[in-house]
Amino acid sequence: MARAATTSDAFNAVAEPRRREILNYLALQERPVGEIVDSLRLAQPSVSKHLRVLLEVGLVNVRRDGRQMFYRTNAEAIRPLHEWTETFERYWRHQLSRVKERAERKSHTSNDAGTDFNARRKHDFDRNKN
Amino acid sequence: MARAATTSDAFNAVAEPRRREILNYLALQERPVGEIVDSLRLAQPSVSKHLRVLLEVGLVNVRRDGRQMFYRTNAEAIRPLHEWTETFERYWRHQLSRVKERAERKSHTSNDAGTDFNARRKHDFDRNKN
DNA sequence: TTGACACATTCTCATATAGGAATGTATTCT
DNA sequence: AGAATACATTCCTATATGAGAATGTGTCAA
Repeated sequence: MARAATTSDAFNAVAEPRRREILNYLALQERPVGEIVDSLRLAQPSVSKHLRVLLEVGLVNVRRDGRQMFYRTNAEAIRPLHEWTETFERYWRHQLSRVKERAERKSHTSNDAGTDFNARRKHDFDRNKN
Repeated sequence: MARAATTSDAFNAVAEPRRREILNYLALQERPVGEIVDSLRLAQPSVSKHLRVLLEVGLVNVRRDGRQMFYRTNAEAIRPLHEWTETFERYWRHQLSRVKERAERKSHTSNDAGTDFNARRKHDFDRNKN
């Protein structure tokens, strides 16, 4: 199987940086496509395609007025993402204090090489990311 | 250009449903790969590959103990997502009341067909999603 | 040293982009 | 009607999956 469609849900739709920019831009007030193109400096077909994706997953609404299409962010559709991330809030609050503790211990004790696997992996990634 | 790599940032990494499940599972406590495989009913290579992606973007940490690799969610890396979605919280609070108002007006006035573009688009999507 | 165990990586393949260019379509204006 | 305007869609292509199968690698036990 390949990667899930960008239109499969809000998580996939929002993975694209430009779509997030568009959502930010359309949160305050509705805007015609042309203004999005000008403000975000994107090609018109590109914007139309991104809007199509956002529309399919319900992240934006449209309204036609003459030749213009006014799009607007439907914040409600972002709630699921917010709620999913929210379940981790209590964890990073806990981890924060733990990280601080570890940092203090490190500055007082000798290094304990062998247990810290992350540093090594992190390095390998950077090596592959030329 | 193709879609951005899943390893490009937390947004892309989290777009995959199984990876979200894994993060949920590893939030409470660290677990060896084998337990993830058993609990989430996924193939072992699949889990290893997902963990690799999560590790690259810093969403999990690893620790080796003998032959086992203990993974754990690094909640801190989810914060950016939380903060991005958070900026929309005030909007859905406002929209909530507005939607209610509209619903009430609709039940009192005659239908204003022509302005509601969303319904039509929504229908077209469903037609294409067979 | 050999075998078993726990994971990680590689290979193949079907599929889905995202951008750029070109073209299609709906609406308004003259 | 014909032209212009504002968007949407299609075509093309390079690229990146995610799943399944097979294989590689590091560690411990006998």
